[in-house]
Amino acid sequence: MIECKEDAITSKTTISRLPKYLRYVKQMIERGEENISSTKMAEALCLNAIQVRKDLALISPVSGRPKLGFSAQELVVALEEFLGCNNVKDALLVGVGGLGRTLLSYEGFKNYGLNIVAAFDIKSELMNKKINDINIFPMSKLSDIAERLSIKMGIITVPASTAQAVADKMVESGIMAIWNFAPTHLKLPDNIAVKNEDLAASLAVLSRELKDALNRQL
Amino acid sequence: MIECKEDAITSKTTISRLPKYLRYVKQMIERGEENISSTKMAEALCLNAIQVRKDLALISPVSGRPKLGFSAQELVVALEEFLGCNNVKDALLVGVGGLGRTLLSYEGFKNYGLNIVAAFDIKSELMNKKINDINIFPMSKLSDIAERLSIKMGIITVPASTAQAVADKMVESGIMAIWNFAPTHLKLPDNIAVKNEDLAASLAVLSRELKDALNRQL
DNA sequence: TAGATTGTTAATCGATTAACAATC
DNA sequence: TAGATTGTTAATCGATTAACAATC
Repeated sequence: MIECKEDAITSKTTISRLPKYLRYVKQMIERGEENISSTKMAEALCLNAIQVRKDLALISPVSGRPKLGFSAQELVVALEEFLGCNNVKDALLVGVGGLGRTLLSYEGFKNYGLNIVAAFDIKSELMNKKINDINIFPMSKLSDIAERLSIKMGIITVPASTAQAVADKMVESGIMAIWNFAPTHLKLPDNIAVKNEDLAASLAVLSRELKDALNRQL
Repeated sequence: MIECKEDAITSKTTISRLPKYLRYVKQMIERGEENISSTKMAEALCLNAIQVRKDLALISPVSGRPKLGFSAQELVVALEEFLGCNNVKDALLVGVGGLGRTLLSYEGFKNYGLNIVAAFDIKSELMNKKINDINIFPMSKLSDIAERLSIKMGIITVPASTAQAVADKMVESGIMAIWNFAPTHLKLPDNIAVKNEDLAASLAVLSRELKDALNRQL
């Protein structure tokens, strides 16, 4: 077990870059590289090299070696440790529509320690079915299952109109972190962690950049 | 046509908040409200009221009235105008898997002016099929269709391994903005706008907050 | 009038970037 | 040695927040 500055507060911006580093380092390992230069990694990911080194220094006690860079293997271990990739986090998902199914079927989350153990919906025709080996239950079972399995993370993929009610039910059932894909702001107690996946926000930024790019062409 | 400071550079952080404002204002209109106070909107969205007023000042020439707030109707018009909601942007999508289907079926993008006009995939069994009335074509038709319809935006929902090749093909075909859902960094010319939807990054941030929240409980 | 609200100017805060010495 | 690279300290930059006057 590597001891790193895990308890220090690391900014969200730093944390959100870590999966990119992890992907890059794994790719380089596949190509047979044994060392990773922060300079090259930064260039490949369109980031600043100093920023990369600062991020790595924050999450890992391993230092890079001048001229060589960082040990790829040590970096993978440090990144996975910090991101909790090997520390399985059970989650439940509510809303088995198109997006819910996609997330249930997506295998990539396993790499980051996320394990969806149960799904919930109101549609009776979905009951007793499975998606990607995950059972679908009626909403009435949510509290029971969440409490029994001590599930701390909930994923919301219901329409905006019911998202708040679902979130409230999750919190009542002991959920402490909510990943919200519904296009609505959730009002929750301060001690609950919430991450909103706001596609409209992304689209707004991209549309504006497109507009700027087209204007520059003129 | 309202003349606002559209040509001024507005920061990404500001732009990404605008859809939240728009949703809130629309909600209030549904409830019969005619005026929107920045103070109340900020509180409802867990934002700072000064920030809200600054954002609104940037995108709209309409000023709020002391004691009353902003005209809800005028705000909707200004937000939709700035976000280009009524200015239809045609897009194509590549990768008709689970996520691709979900996006093709999602009606919410219409509110923001996004119109997916064609989908592409390599699987021959998908050809000549439609999803949500959108035709699926083979990859070989991409350039032709993109150029003929002057499509400027592309959505990538293929696996990481093929995303770069798809992106390159899009750029060759005149696409200027790419919304990338594949978990990989794309290397593209500077003049191309790219927005990466990085779920691993979101999950990393949420997992860390959950960890902190659980530690605080001890 | 009193009180809620706006909008501007200044201060703070945090993240990014630059400069540069240290190292292999 | 020369050159690439790291890591630290300082400077810059941009976004957020505070203070407060203006307004209805």
